[in-house]
Amino acid sequence: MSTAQGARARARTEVAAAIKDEARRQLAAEGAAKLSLRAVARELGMVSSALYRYFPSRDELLTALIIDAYDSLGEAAEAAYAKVSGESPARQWVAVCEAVREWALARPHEYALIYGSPVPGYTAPSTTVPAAARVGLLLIGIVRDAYRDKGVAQWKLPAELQPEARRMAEDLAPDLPPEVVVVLIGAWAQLFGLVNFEVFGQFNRVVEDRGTFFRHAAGQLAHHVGLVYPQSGAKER
Amino acid sequence: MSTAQGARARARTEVAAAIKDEARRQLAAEGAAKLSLRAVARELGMVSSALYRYFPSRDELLTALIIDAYDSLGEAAEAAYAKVSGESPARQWVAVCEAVREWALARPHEYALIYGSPVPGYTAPSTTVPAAARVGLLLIGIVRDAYRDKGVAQWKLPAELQPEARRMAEDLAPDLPPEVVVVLIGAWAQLFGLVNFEVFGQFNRVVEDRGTFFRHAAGQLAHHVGLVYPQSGAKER
DNA sequence: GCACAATCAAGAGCACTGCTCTTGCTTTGG
DNA sequence: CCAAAGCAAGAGCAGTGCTCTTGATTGTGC
Repeated sequence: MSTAQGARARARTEVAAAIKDEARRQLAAEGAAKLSLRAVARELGMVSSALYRYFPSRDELLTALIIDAYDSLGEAAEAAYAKVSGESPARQWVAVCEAVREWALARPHEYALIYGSPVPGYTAPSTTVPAAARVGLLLIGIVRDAYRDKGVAQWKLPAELQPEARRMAEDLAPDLPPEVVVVLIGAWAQLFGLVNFEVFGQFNRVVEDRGTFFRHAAGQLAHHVGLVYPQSGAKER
Repeated sequence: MSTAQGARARARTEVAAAIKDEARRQLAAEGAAKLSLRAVARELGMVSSALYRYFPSRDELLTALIIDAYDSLGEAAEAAYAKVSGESPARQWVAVCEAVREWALARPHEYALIYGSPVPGYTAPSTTVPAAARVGLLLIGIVRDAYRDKGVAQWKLPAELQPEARRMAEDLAPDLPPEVVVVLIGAWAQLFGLVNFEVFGQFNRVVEDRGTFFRHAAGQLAHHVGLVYPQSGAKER
């Protein structure tokens, strides 16, 4: 049968998917630290040693979950972008930021897996790099379109930063001026600073209406990278 | 003897300190996840059960380390502030930011303990709150002084954010205008976004000269909260 | 000064973890 | 059709957090 081997392979990927699903369930329920291979196997009605045929170690399972999480976040961000692709760049930017925030708030433990502190002992394998870049590339794309369209506001860079800025621009977006790329990378990191503080509870007893606060902060970031933000307003005094 | 009970108490705090020191050593070496009570006890030449007389659980030990880490970071930030207290507010701001960054880079695992994802299963006990606030209060103080001195630039707030802004200002800094407090809190979170990305490796293969990049980004944050940053330059185009 | 009470270290033990190795059974491909 | 590969299961090892019990040491009120 031509499906013979296919059946094996299919069964294999199905079991692997079931393992990941159950692991994700436990991750959402108890956090990465309490994710137990034995508990996953138990819940799936198999013995723990059988599970090692699908994932060679606990860390490899976690790595698979990390990649999936990056992809899921990337998809959420891209879906949000698709919905507002006709609007102004600043609105696109804010929409993507809000999508990241909402994704993170809905799955704090999965978010912690990718943007919290790196888990157990491991160092992120290079497999995760492409998936991890998706949100960043999306933000770059928004600014690139705006820049191609009618340009963006730019900051002057101090001389000491210019070589590094040129390096970054060459690697990430050769069609954008270094001045823009620098603030873009900064805004990228700062966006996740905002999300981190909210997800990890640092805003408890500090910010109450976190939704509008975040929308405003994301708008400020858009303005900072040079996108014209409606009602952002100039500084006074 | 008057030192009799004192001797007991002193011995107790000494042993507790030794436990924390050894735990910190293992934390720095292997990370929070691999910190083991038994290994700490082993290294200290005692049996694991004896350790439970000093810390009722592993999580309590970690909590103690968290508080110490917050305090250590707070001290580092305040020391950096003290060294530049005569200079401009923007320079003070940047100095404190850089102190935070350097502290974090020197002790990534301790940093992860407080600003990474919350560890194992716990929720941060309220004991940590005062220690956690030190860096934030320091930053607020810098802006407050600048404001009292000659005022700071302010953003206009959208109407929807104004109630929340007033709330935050009332709680955190009644003597500052809500417009300033809002951007201040945002900048606070964004600062740790920058540090997080660097410490946790998100800048690998993206930013090379991270020191000057960070200094510039911190300067931009200072400018954003309204402090006049030397050579920050206005936007073009 | 002494007995009582509190404090402490130590050991044994429980339930759990990640992981390995060996034993058999089923499926697959030549 | 038969050897080879894939797979589940079980036993077992070393390690973990934590509890309970047993003795010894220490500090304090009578």
